Amino acid sequence: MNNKQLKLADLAKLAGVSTSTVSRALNDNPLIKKETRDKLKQLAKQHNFSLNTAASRLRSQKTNVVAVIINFDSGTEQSINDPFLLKVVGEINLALNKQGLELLLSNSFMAGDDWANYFINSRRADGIIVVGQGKDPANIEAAANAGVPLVVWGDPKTPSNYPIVGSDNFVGGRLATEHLLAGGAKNIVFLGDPGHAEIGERYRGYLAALNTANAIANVVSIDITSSAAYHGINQLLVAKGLCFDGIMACSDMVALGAMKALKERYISIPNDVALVGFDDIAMADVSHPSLSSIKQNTQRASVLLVEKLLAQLQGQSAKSQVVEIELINRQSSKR
Amino acid sequence: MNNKQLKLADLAKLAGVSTSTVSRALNDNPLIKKETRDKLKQLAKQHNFSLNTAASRLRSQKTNVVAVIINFDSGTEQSINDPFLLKVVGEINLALNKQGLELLLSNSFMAGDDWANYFINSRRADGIIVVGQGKDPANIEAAANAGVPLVVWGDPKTPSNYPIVGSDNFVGGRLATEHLLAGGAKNIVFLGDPGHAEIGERYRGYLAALNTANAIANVVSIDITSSAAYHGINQLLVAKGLCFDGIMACSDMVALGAMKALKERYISIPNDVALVGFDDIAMADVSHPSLSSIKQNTQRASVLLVEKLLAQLQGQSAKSQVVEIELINRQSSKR
DNA sequence: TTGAAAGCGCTAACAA
DNA sequence: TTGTTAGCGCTTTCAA
Repeated sequence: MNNKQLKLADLAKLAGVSTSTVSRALNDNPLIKKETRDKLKQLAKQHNFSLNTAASRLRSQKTNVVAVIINFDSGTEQSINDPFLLKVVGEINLALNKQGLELLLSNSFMAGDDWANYFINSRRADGIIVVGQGKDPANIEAAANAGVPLVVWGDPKTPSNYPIVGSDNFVGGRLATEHLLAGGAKNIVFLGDPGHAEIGERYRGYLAALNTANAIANVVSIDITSSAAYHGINQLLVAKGLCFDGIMACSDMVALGAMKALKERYISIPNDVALVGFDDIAMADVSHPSLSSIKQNTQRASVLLVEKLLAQLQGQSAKSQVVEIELINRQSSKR
Repeated sequence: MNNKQLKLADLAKLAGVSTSTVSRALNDNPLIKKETRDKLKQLAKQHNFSLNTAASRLRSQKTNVVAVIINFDSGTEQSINDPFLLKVVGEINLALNKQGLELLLSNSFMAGDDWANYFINSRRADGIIVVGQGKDPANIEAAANAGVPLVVWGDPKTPSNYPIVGSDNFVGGRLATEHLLAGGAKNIVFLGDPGHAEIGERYRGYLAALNTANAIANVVSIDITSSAAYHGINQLLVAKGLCFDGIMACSDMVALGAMKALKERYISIPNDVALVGFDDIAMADVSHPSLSSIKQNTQRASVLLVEKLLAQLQGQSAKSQVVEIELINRQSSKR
């Protein structure tokens, strides 16, 4: 590294042109002759020069940064450690990078309640991607109402004044349940908290499938963690014995917790109890028996989230959108 | 949102004080009387005012941003989807937030080769935390040599001109292997690639333990993924039959892949083959049998990483440091 | 196709 | 304890 950090003006002097020319060249402005542009870019590289982003952000009123907020429910352990949420963050990172945008990672705790202020007024970011609706959409709504460019990963069917991208959770819940029914299950437990937006839709899909088959619903409402699932199923077994032959779990982590409880009691999967999860995380394939699951297309969703955010940044409006969903049939539900 | 975005000068006018007073008050400068400070802060809140970070960064030459780079090996699938790396990122996020720092997430792909330039010269961040040494430390070294404030999660024993924080991988490998030996295992396979810095240390710990016990080493070198482990163990079984009675896996994901291969062939865990993983990810507890593992203290490590980075930012130097490690004994290795 | 110059909003040195 | 003021490094309008 040189003794002194170069600035735009220095580079301009070196090249014998004006600062505006260098600025334009480095920003690929077609006003500048291609030849000049290339020459200046090369000079910049040679001298290890980089534009000062603070200065350009100040001047251009644009950051090219997107804040990503992991909006987990406080009081629950589902959080920064949830493999699925993290996978989504990873995919969003890729999608943003492809558009030349950077990712400022945040949890709702850091940003406080006033996202609009914290991220946007302060020019930390141009827009926000919220991962997870949480139980209480008040913060999101407030930000959207304040005019913040904002998109959400969640259940697209939720009425909202901001675009939500996510899976068709209703269909997912229905598919999983129909699959269990087709395998011969008669008493299918729904394992998860229907009060949560996305899970609520999955639950309604479950109910719809049961209804068609004249089967009876049975909910074990738990937090979205594997240990809650483990304890939930254990308690159910202790209280009522093996009163079910199928489980539709609201997530794979939950399904795996349930699986553990079953295996410990030598309840055979899928023979005694068939099991379907949701998310298709890496572990679904590795577990034994491997876990059937509803696969969400997080990659496609991430691209859409970024597209819709960009649309808003350009003053266009964007609508909620559903992405495809798919049943991955593995051992835990084969008959 | 108001029709016009307030700036510091507007707020100063509203309050009837100078801009410097407001600036100092909002930055909690003790020069300003506490009473005035509180009054101005409240006024700011009332008017939904936030300092323009671009402007303050430009002026103060400081971003309060730390770039976190996930430095996975290209060509390998271990990456943004690895639960352990992501857990580390999550912990780092928390540790940074506690110091009022923000986290710019990046993968090595986005930043390109010239980190110093991309993050530091461009004033995107004040410093860098690299998660994972990767197989080739050249990039990191170059950045460190260029004077970039930099810390790395990795193997602290690696000779380096930058501080590395991580577990005592040697002891971890030794502990795991000794535990398997104590359980009666005679032929323990090391499952992982010793060419990777951290894993290499684990391997040497494994060798040390074997050596003391006069046992023979047997390495199955694979990528750090569960599917590679699954195939690796399958191949070994096909080629040589059940020629081992213990596996020391270089990560939990790898251990779980191996476990799946064993279960599919009805090889009993831990009776026929005992198994210890590394990392203690959430799945270790959920799997069946539950997976014994070496737990790394990622929380402590994250705090240290941030501390050492801050030290460098303040012109002090910082040394590599080892964090404690612990064997979590579960079913996969009980006798 | 390029240059001159103003100014983005803040902080901190200096003055009071 | 507070105010005045210069200037951080860039982009962009206007002029040539």
